[in-house]
Amino acid sequence: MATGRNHRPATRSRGIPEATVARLPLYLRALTALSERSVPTVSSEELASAAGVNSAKLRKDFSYLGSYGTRGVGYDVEYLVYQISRELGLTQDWPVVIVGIGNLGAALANYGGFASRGFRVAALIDADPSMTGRQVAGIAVQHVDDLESIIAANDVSIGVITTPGGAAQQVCDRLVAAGVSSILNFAPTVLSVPEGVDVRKVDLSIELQILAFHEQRKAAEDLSRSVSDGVRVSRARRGDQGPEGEIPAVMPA
Amino acid sequence: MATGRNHRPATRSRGIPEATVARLPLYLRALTALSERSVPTVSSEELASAAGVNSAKLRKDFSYLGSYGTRGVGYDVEYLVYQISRELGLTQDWPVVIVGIGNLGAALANYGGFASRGFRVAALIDADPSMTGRQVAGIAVQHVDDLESIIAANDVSIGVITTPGGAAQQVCDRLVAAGVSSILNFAPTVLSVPEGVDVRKVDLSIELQILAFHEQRKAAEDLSRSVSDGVRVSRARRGDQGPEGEIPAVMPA
DNA sequence: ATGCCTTTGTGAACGCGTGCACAAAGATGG
DNA sequence: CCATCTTTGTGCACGCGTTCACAAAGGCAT
Ligand SMILES: NC(=O)c1ccc[n+]([C@@H]2O[C@H](COP(=O)([O-])OP(=O)(O)OC[C@H]3O[C@@H](n4cnc5c(N)ncnc54)[C@H](O)[C@@H]3O)[C@@H](O)[C@H]2O)c1
Ligand SMILES: NC(=O)c1ccc[n+]([C@@H]2O[C@H](COP(=O)([O-])OP(=O)(O)OC[C@H]3O[C@@H](n4cnc5c(N)ncnc54)[C@H](O)[C@@H]3O)[C@@H](O)[C@H]2O)c1
Repeated sequence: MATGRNHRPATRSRGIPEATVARLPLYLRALTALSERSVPTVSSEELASAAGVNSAKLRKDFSYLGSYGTRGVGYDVEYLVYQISRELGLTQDWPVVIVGIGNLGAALANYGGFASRGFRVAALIDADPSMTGRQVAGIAVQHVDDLESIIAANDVSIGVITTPGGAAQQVCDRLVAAGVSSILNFAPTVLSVPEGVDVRKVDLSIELQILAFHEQRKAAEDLSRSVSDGVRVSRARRGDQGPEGEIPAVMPA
Repeated sequence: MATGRNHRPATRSRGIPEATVARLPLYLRALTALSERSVPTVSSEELASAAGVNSAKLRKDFSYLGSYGTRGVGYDVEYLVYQISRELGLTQDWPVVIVGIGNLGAALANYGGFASRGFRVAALIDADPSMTGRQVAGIAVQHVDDLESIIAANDVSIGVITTPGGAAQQVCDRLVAAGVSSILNFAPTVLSVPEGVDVRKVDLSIELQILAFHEQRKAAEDLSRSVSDGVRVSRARRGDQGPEGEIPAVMPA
């Protein structure tokens, strides 16, 4: 690593590609596992395999952070854990609020892995008065009326929205007005936010639909292959009405 | 192109870019909302705005499905809903199993939006004997010992994994062996699956870390700006311990 | 020291996704 | 039937991300 003679800290923050940022947590997880097994160093090949990526990609990703490897040896696990943590901003504490403590919100609040990486559930917020004061995961739920003061008091900059879709934009607006600038949205809603606010969405329904698309395609392939092979496939493709599944594609009047 | 009399429906299934597939559910959601309001047609501009994308991108996306718009008018809402649904494979029923009925698994089972798009929770599976037989969301939890027969009996091809990370690979292997070929994984584990099996992962922890990265970057910017402006920023940046070593992200000379 | 062997770091080529900009299609009104 | 106006569908250029392939770096044994 750090041959010292490494003039510039190399490619600095501003230059890290988004795709790389998205993979850093993956590397970090794999490295943490190695660290717990007291493995001192790891090669790009091994680590890449553990993280489920291509080793060239991993090396390039790391090259954006600096020159932290040793040729012929690999990467120092502890050092890399530290560097990635720092790059991701995990060396500091991030208070998080969850808004909408229903099924999902409660599950998230109870989620242990949450706190493990510097994220701390600072408050739980819900609009239902009967929820107010109730303990969820050892934290008292507070009413949404106090949202602004809760955000301010806890210096929160990351908010998680798990309200129904209809309330999401409104909650989002209040969070942003109160100073939150990063939002993780579980509601099936396209949030609009001012410049400078980051939104990431997690959408179960979309994920399933993407899987369904590929599943359908695989099934269609199996089907056509089985026709020529005379083989029976287990999962019959009903649904696609029409015997040969091709597209009618008839524009309606 | 698309002179109507085009024999083949143009760019067929095989040709739909992955990025487009990932956006189709978004369009579908926006279109469904329009449909419920009985809006007959919609322009690419309006729909794009509702879906939160660029209108050129939307038009290009739709062009992969065929030529379904009318110049000077826009797209027929109902027709497009149907076409996209069919393309995504939502005109058929997709039985889904959830494995690991803890906090998250139970929340998913209770999730209404699940069934709304052709996905049906066919079974809930858990390893804890004390869960077996318990009703969750009106469905009896079954024991993981019976996983194979449950998959077969319900002709399931999509599985959702919400077990702890340690059990995920093992559960995955059994699902795949039993015939599941699409998996939605919520456990913080890199699953390895044979060719032909699709895995999508949802990882809360990764999403938060990505947000933290950008949050940190924004904070650093604010900080350096406030230094020159003499302005105080609300959220103090502690955490980056040590006045020394750190790269101040100010892009040193 | 020297040479060998392993593994990094990166230049270069390529492919995918995005967005611009516009010609053509079609509706609509006269 | 023609002119005008709207909006689609897409050719094109560009930038990002991925992957290959290899020279250089460094450890290690002799
Ligand atoms: N449960 C899931 O597995 C799941 C999966 C994917 C997406 N989602 C989405 O996540 C969201 C929550 O799902 P859920 O199953 O937990 O729903 P839920 O109805 O159980 O919980 C919603 C909670 O939000 C609260 N709420 C409503 N309006 C509010 C407001 N204006 N301010 C603050 N709180 C408010 C309600 O009191 C309720 O406690 C929904 O948008 C749903 O579509 C849920
Ligand atoms: N709860 C969250 O908000 C959340 C968020 C992100 C990720 N996750 C991940 O989702 C997973 C589940 O989280 P959770 O909070 O629901 O955990 P949990 O402990 O509440 O539930 C896990 C369930 O899986 C069952 N299980 C264990 N081994 C099994 C096996 N081999 N086969 C079948 N079932 C088995 C357990 O009996 C338990 O009911 C974890 O991997 C967690 O890291 C959870």
